[in-house]
Amino acid sequence: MMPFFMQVANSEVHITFDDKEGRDVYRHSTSHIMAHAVKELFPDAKLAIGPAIEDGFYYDFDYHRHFTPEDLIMIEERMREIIKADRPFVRKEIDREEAISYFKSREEPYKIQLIEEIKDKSVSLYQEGDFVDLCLGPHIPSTGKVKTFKLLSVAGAYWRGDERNRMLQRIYGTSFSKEEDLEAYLKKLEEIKKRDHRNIGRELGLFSINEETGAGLILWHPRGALIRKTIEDFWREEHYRWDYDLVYSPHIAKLDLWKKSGHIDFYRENMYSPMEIDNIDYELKPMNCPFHIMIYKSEIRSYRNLPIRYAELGTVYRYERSGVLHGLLRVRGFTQDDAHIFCREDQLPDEIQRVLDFTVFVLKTFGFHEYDIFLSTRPEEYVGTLENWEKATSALKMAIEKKGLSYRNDIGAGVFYGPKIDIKVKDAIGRAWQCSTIQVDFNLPERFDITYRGEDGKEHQPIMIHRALMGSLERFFGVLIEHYAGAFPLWLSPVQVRVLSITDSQMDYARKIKDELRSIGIRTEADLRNEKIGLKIREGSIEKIPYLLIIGEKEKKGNTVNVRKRGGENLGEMTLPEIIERLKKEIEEKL
RNA sequence: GCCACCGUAGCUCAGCUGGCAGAGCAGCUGAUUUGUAAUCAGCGGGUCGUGGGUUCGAUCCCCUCCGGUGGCUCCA
Repeated sequence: MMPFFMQVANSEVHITFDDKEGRDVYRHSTSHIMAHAVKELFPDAKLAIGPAIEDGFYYDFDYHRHFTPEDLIMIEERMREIIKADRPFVRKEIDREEAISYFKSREEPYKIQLIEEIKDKSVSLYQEGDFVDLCLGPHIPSTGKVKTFKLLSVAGAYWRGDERNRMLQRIYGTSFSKEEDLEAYLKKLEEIKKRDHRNIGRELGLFSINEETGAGLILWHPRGALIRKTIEDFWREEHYRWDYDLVYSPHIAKLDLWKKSGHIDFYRENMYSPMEIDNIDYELKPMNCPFHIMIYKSEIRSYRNLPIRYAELGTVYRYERSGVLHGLLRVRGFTQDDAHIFCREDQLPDEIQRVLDFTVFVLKTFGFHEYDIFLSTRPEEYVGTLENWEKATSALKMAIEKKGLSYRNDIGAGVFYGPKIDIKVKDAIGRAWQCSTIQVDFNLPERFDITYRGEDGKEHQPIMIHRALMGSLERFFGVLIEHYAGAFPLWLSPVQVRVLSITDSQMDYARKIKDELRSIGIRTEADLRNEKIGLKIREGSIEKIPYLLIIGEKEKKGNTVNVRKRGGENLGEMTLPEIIERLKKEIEEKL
């Protein structure tokens, strides 16, 4: 086929791979090269779109059969040829109609659809060799500039991201300006695999999901349960300290309650079918809020009582489509570390500030020091007055700014009932996970007609804040596992200390050490098996136990223990009081 | 839910075009009494995810369902 354009682009803007714009251009160009290769190998494949993404790029194709891993290898080979040819990327502005007829001749229906939605008179095309694509650009000067790339996977994706549309095939890949950067990236993917909470969870005996029990339902094994208990204890203590009242509520409630709350109208697709009890329909709860509201409504409230803060580790059940379930991170039954704050309008800014302070305190305790914060503003469909939205949004904004945190606006992403702050924590290898959320609610106080008696003797409506610090215990636990790669800090470790005997003759002494540590609440086990010390250390290390206390004849005689920390650091001989002091301090400081 | 791939022992995985199901680790038994990441030997263990179909014969081919993985959409 003849080249469509013959001219070289006018000017070049200097960009490098080091800044995001440069990287995106580079990878976007790589995606063009991939599409070119695909069209050469599979001329009937129809082009959709192919942008740069966070760590690479993709391109969507419509093709009558699916692409196989072998196809990807062939595509990579062809791409290398295109790169080697080092052909320039050429930009050309052409008339919209002309572009449509061009893509008609090329039989590219998706491109035509895209152009039809562009209102401008002309559109830009980019050409490289005989491959022409509708594209805003910019691009790298020529194909040869791509130094290294790799195609990673192929997956289904709906045209325009709408599930009513046809499903296309998306090929994912990435490219870098240096070979070693690609290798580092692939290494990071390996690291992510190694940290996968589903594997670590099984290896360390933390939790399981059983096909016979049901998808998305978590079984907490003893060690996982111990970690959960530690988290819960911490959570309850801190909530007490931060002036919350702890409450409990049932797992089911009458369907009518959910009608009144609006969940049946707005949340039905996430709720399970009702169950009938004495001719009345009941629903498994997807949220805790209506219960807390009923507690609020159980007596007359005065402005003097506010704010009222009800907190509950509330277990909820939500229907999630089968394809989205994922280990602990996306499940069908989970426990939210939920709270609802009822306050006066004038208290709103302070309350939000307090919640944010509390959130950051809790996240820091679990080793999360960096966050991506999003302020979600009013969506198109909403309840409440514009004035209230304005007040609530600025209260949220003020709280973040006062705390000196940076954030991004997520315009129109608020819930219909109010604006919110979402916090994503960054884990040890820089990945962001959505956990905390702080939401203002104008809807439920209205629907349930909750009030307080004001200073003026009149009835007023309180404002309600929903908040979760960890989000859900399941997801948070999953994130923690990946964050620590299973090597939990001492205070969270299910087994904090293991005493290892070298031979049978230290059995009694080893037992005594274990019992003494246990008696002061340090989670301790003893490995008294008739095995070599090397094996016991190996197993203790694999189980990621923070402290191994090794006991042989020398220690027994000297009334000491030999301390080996997780990771292999040898602290040598210590007396029992010495090691206890060290352990206590480390647990206390939650390091 | 949708697209693709996958499901063999507790775990990780072999099993060529259909012909009696394998390894390593783990487990159990015995020997060994051991000094900072694997002592040696022996033994047991699978309706090959489920149900159906094709076939003389199915772990292998076809269909259904269940479960998982990577994405899409959605989300704590």
